[in-house]
Amino acid sequence: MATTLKDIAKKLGISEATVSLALNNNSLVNEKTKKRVHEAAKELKYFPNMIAKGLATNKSNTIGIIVPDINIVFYANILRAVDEIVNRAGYSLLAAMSNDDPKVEEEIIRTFISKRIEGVLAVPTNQPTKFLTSYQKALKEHNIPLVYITSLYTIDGIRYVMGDIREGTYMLVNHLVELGHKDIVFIGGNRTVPTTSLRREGYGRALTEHGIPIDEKNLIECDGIHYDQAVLATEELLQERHDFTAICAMNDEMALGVVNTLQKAKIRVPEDVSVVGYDNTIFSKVSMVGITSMDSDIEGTCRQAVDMLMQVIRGEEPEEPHIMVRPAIVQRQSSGKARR
Amino acid sequence: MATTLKDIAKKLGISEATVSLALNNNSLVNEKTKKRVHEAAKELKYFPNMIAKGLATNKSNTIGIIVPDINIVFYANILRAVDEIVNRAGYSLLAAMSNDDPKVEEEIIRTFISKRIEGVLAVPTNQPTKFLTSYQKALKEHNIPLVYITSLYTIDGIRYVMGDIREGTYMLVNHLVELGHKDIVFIGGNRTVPTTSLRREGYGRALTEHGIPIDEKNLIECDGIHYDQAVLATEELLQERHDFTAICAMNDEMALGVVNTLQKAKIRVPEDVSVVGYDNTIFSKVSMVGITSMDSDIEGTCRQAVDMLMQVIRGEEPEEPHIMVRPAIVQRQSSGKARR
DNA sequence: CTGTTAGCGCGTTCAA
DNA sequence: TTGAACGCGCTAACAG
Repeated sequence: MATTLKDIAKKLGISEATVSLALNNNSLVNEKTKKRVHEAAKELKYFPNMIAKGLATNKSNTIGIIVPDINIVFYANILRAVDEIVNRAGYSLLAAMSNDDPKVEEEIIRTFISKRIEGVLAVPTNQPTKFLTSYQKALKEHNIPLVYITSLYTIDGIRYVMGDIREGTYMLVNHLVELGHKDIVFIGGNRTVPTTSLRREGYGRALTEHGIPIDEKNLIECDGIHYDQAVLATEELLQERHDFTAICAMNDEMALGVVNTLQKAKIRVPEDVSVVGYDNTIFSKVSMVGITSMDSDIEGTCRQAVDMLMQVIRGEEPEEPHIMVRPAIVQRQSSGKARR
Repeated sequence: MATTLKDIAKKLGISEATVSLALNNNSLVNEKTKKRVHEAAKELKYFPNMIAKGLATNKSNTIGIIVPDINIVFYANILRAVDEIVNRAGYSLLAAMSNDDPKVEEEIIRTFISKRIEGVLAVPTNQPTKFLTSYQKALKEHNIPLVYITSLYTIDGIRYVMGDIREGTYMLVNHLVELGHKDIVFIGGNRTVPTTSLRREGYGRALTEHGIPIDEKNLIECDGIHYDQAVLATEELLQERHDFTAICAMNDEMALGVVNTLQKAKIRVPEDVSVVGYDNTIFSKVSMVGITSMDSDIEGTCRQAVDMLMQVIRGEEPEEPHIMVRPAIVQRQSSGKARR
């Protein structure tokens, strides 16, 4: 049996309550007994029982996070950052992955509620979904605050912190235009998903501002947002035409697929075609030519998301429930002057 | 306030105990009342309070896992597999990352114990460490079973399930030898760490069995086991000599670094030099030439580790506390006949 | 400053 | 088949 408050109270001949206060460094109890208590605790190898504490205080000291799939580098980055920040704030993190499966999501929410999670962070899937309502409803009924990371919902009362991918893509395309590029292909996912549509907006604005017309055939829509789909898209593109001088991929993994496919076709990067990615993940580094990318400041994003969540947990209403984090460009070798 | 057993008991005019039994589908309570209880529970949106339950049963229904860093693809793979398996077994998973920092590890263990985790899985760091004792001691004192994943300790009473990397490397080098290779370079990490030393053993055995002498200069030791270190090692290698026909890297990320560096130096893969990796992670796929690798059967490994842990939790002693999981080769384009 | 008491929500006796 | 009573380990309110 583990040693309890009672054990150490008995040993010292004082009451449980005093021991409890002493261990929590409450100023009500005098220094000498505090010291005795701490020593006894160490001696008896006392470990507070958080579940008992949780029952008594009705607080779990835990926050939950839902990510679609931890095997995706970008989500792993988020999880890592959140874990660190949450721990530093004295909370535990309960992580769960949904695999983009609504059934799993529901199960996760049930578990979260049963564990009396104090707040949840959610990184929504990359598919056009309606799960929004299911999350919201169950959590709201139980008064559990929710903050989205890296997504955008304009629905009322939804709090989020996201990287400003529209602005980031704008900056990236701007960078290309300034290098002399006019024929820039954008490779992304389903156009109805915010993560793609926002990037398209940024892409469009950069071109328009420079008086470059937007050509529909430069906007490629893939079935997914991973390496294989980018390879496929690039192969198809190369069969049709070679008149573009740059490719803007929606993330680094896809950019890597683009670079490899181009090089396989003896097209030099960046001499013949420039390529840019997004997120500054490991994929932008493990390429034969380093890939110019955007650092989304994941850490900053997560920090602000956790801060916002903590505010809501404390009962304060955050003054600004929608935060956009400005990214920064990371130049590598894959982007250079336009040919000719 | 969340609805409790009491609420639904009151509503139905029966006792809390009956409700509790009914919700747990205990056969003592008759079907009709069971049904009424379940309906009332749904109606009142009852969610069992796991912390109260935990206190009453003295069980947290949670197991903990420690990984060095979730940003490393291989560990993320493990975490994902374990999460799924543990959930299916009706447990929750509490994940923590140590960053290879003993202080953090200690903190994690404290939290685990305080949360009355029922068992822990640990994926040890890749450095020669002594943390073993600290883990062991604290957990043993609290009677919390521990199973290691993907590591090897020959110390008594330590349970583990690991991929048989010695055998896997043997198979891989064998594969190369059968393709006619004799001058095979091995690129790994610190030789005193089991994950490297075991691979070296497999490498050595494959050569010896074919009567090929082991050349010390073919055994390269890096400061780390990531992309950059592999690039560096390959660059240095190429400055010295070109007499090798194959490179066996200790993991896919390093293999990718090798392939890229070779190609940058206009050395063709596999025509001039064959390359193999290990773990069959995404890195073996996002290369210009797909990298031949070893599938460690992470899922199988994790399943067995969880099974073993569950056995110990139930109080049974696993008949075989040391399990080696046999890997399978995955051939891709990076390995071919030796030149000349 | 310290002790007493009463729950927190649930499972588990033991009676009825 | 059900109900009453108790305890898990801790905190909180109040009393001394």
